[in-house]
Amino acid sequence: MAAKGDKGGGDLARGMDLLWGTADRPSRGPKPSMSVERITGTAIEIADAEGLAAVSMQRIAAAFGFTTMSLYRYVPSKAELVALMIDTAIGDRPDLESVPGGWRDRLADWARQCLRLFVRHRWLIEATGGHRIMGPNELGWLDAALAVLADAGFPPVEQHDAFLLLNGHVRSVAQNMTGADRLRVDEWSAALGERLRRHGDRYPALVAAMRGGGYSQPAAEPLEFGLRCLLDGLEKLLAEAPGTPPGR
Amino acid sequence: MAAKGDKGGGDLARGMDLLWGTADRPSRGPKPSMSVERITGTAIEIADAEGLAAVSMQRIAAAFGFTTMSLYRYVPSKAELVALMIDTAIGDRPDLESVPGGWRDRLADWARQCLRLFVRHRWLIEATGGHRIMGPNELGWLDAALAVLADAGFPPVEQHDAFLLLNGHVRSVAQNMTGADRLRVDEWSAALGERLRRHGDRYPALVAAMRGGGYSQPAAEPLEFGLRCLLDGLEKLLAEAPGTPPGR
DNA sequence: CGAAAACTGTTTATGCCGCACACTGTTTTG
DNA sequence: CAAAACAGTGTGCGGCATAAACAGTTTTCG
Repeated sequence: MAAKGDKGGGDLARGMDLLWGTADRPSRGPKPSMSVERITGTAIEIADAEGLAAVSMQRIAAAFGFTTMSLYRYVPSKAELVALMIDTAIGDRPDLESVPGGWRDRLADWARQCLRLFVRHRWLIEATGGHRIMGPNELGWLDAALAVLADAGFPPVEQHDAFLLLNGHVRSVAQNMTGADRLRVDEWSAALGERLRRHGDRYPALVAAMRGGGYSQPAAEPLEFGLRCLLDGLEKLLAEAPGTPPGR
Repeated sequence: MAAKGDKGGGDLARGMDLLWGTADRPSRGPKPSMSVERITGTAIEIADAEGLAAVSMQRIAAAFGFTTMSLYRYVPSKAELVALMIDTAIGDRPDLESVPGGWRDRLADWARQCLRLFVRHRWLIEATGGHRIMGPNELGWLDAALAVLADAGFPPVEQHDAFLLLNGHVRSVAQNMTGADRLRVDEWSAALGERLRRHGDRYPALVAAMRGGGYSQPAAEPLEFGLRCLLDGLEKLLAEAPGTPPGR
């Protein structure tokens, strides 16, 4: 009943079963040559190497030596496959309990590990745009961060807001980093400089910042800078809160 | 020489000319029935109403009663058209000088206006993912924020970092907001609750936060919350800086 | 034991998409 | 008045996700 019982959900439920591993394997027909895991893994490899746009059903099937349509015996649609790719690439939740220091250090560690993920799988930012239904691993990362925030003494609503803030910052940094090497940095700043030379009077602050060296290096440590600001802000919020003592 | 002289840039240069209005209109042939502006405007209308995915060359041309290929007389590629859509939708830079208060209020105003933009044109977040070559209006918004930051006393490198931080937060909030109505909120939390009921033991902090009401409302004021944290952090940074006096 | 059911992988086809290319017809310039 | 430059069209290519019908294989049940 768990696997097939509630058919009302339709494709939503089927995809969920894949994500959560709730599937009873059939016993009737021939043995499958592939598997959801292997398909997902191959898709991730393609995306890592050539970007998300290179991941097509044909491309994946060709890597196995099968036809395009054979994949649909394992995965209901490409959207579901991408969801599987996401949750697989995200992997197990980070272990923050063993991080030395206070809640700031743990959150910083969460952010750094998250960023590493986005760098290893550059397509993740693109794939996780928008409000999706989260997979088990994604929920794990959320839970890990919420646990730290709760422990620090933030009330539930602020836990939510703070997570969104932290996650947003990491995503933002990742987006800039990964975008920066798809378009060469020097090419980018060359194009910018060219236009500024012609229209510099329209952008005085930008010109001044460039002259001051603000854009010579590709943003020193954007993650750490924002992290510091952000954690400082959260700490101040905590200090000004009425009467919630630090959790433990 | 300005318009066509440097042909080395290829498609990059041609698209730039469109963005910056550097184009000498031809005089030889028949009068064009459409214009880049009208095409861009129609494309934006479609995107506003039906999302970025609904914007296809066929769809746009059909809105004019012309064939698909006719559009390529005005725009070199769809990518360029999207770039035009972006810069047109962004529009003129915000006027922050008339905002009463200090640099915090001005930056907050920048963020709110930026968010309004992302809400009005939901496709903007999707379209502006990645590190692109910025158009004139986009540069204008950047310049406006940098001016405030410079005036507040931040050195160039930190202006850059702070802008990235602020922009990232707005984008993050926008992404969550706009994603939230494409997938109905109640449907989303229903799916989440269903899984938590089954696997709640794996996500103790999430369950606790939900019980505490952290997810009953769809994140009270995510922009303002993060804005406050972020500005507090920046202010602290400024206060701890060695010897830079506040600009004005 | 044999038929039916369940399952795997293939073939074929549909309707999108961006876009290259060759074509016709129009307007201006020399 | 011819040549050049341009506007819009029609055709076609390669790629995409995926629906539907199909053949072959393995298990289950009467």
